[in-house]
Amino acid sequence: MTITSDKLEQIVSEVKTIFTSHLEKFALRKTPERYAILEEIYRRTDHFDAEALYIHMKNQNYRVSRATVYNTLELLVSCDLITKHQFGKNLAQYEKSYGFKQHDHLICMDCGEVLEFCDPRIQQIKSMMGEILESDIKHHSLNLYGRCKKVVCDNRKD
Amino acid sequence: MTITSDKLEQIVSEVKTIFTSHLEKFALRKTPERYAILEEIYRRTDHFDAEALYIHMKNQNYRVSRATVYNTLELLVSCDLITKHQFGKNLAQYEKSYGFKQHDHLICMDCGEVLEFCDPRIQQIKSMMGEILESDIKHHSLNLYGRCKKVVCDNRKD
DNA sequence: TTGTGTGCAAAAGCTTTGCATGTTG
DNA sequence: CAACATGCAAAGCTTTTGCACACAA
Repeated sequence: MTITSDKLEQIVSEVKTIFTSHLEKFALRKTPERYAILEEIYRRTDHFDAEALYIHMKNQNYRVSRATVYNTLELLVSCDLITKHQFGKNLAQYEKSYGFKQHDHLICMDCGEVLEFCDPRIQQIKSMMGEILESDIKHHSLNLYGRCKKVVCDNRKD
Repeated sequence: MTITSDKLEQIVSEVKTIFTSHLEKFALRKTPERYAILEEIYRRTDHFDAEALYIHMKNQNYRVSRATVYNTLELLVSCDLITKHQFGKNLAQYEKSYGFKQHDHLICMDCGEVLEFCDPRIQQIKSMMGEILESDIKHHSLNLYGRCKKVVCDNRKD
C-alpha cells in the first residue's frame, strides 16, 4: 500500500473535494476540524482506532475533542471515505478507502498484525447472494484469522 | 436451521460429551454452571449476546454471574462449540456451532436481521490465501451488509 | 485439603450524550 | 443571528478484574 508523494497529494486533494460535495449536498458545515481529521487520516495512518487518531492530533497540538473525532469518523464512513472494521475485538478500527484497492483482511491471532489481500471471488459471492436473497448489498467484511508462520510474526508483538 | 426434537436431544448429548473431553484434556473443572450454560445455549438461543444469555438464565432462577457467563463463553469458543461474531456493532454475538452447517451472514442494515448462507467459494479463498500468505487459517468471518427488499424487512424493527 | 471456579461489585475501556460555548452560513 | 458543531466532562454499555467464598478433584 505504498504510494508516491505526488500520488498522495493528489488523493488528499481529491478526497477533500469529495468531502466538500458531501457536506454541501447534506447542508453540513465545513468546519476546520472535519477537514483536519480527514487530512490526518489520509496523510498518516493506515489502520487506526478513534483514540489513536485523537491522541495523534493532540500530540500535534491540534485542539480537537473525542466527540468531534467520533462524529467525524461516522460522517466519513457515511460518505465512503473511510471504512470501519472490527477485527474480533471490541474496538472499532478504521481505514481510508478512497484511492486504494478494495481488499479484505488476514489477522494474525498471535501478533494481531493485519495483512490485506484481494480475491475476485468475493465479488461473485456478493452479487450472487444479493440476487438470491433479494438484497441490495452495500458492503461486506471478510476476515481470515490465522497464525502466520514466517513473514509477519517476525514482528511479533506479544 | 430448524431441527427435530430428537435431533436436538442427540446434539445436546454430543456437545456435552465433547465438552467433557475438552475439560478433562485441559484439567479444567466440570462445574454445573459450565454445563448449564452450554445446555442453555444449545437448547434455546440462536444468535445471542452475553447479557441476553445472562438475563435469560436469571429469569429461570438459575444462579449464575456475568463473570461466569463471560468465562464460559470464552471456554466454549476455545473448544469450537460456539462461535463469536461482531456484526458491525460494539457487542459480541455468539452462536452454537456443533451440528450445524458452517455458514456466513447477511446482515440487514435496516432491521438488523441476520440471514445465514453458505458458499463453497469461501473455502477456496481460505485455503488459497493460507498457502499464499503462509498462514495457518483457523477460522474466518464473512459478513455481507445490505438492505433486504422483500423477505426480511416485513419484520422491520425500526 | 488444595486450588480452581464462582458470585458479587467495582473498575476498566470504548463510545455516546448533555450542556455551555463558539462559529458557520 | 440562528442553528449547527465543538469541547469538555459525565454517563452509558459491554467486558474484565479483585477478592472472599465455595466446591470439584
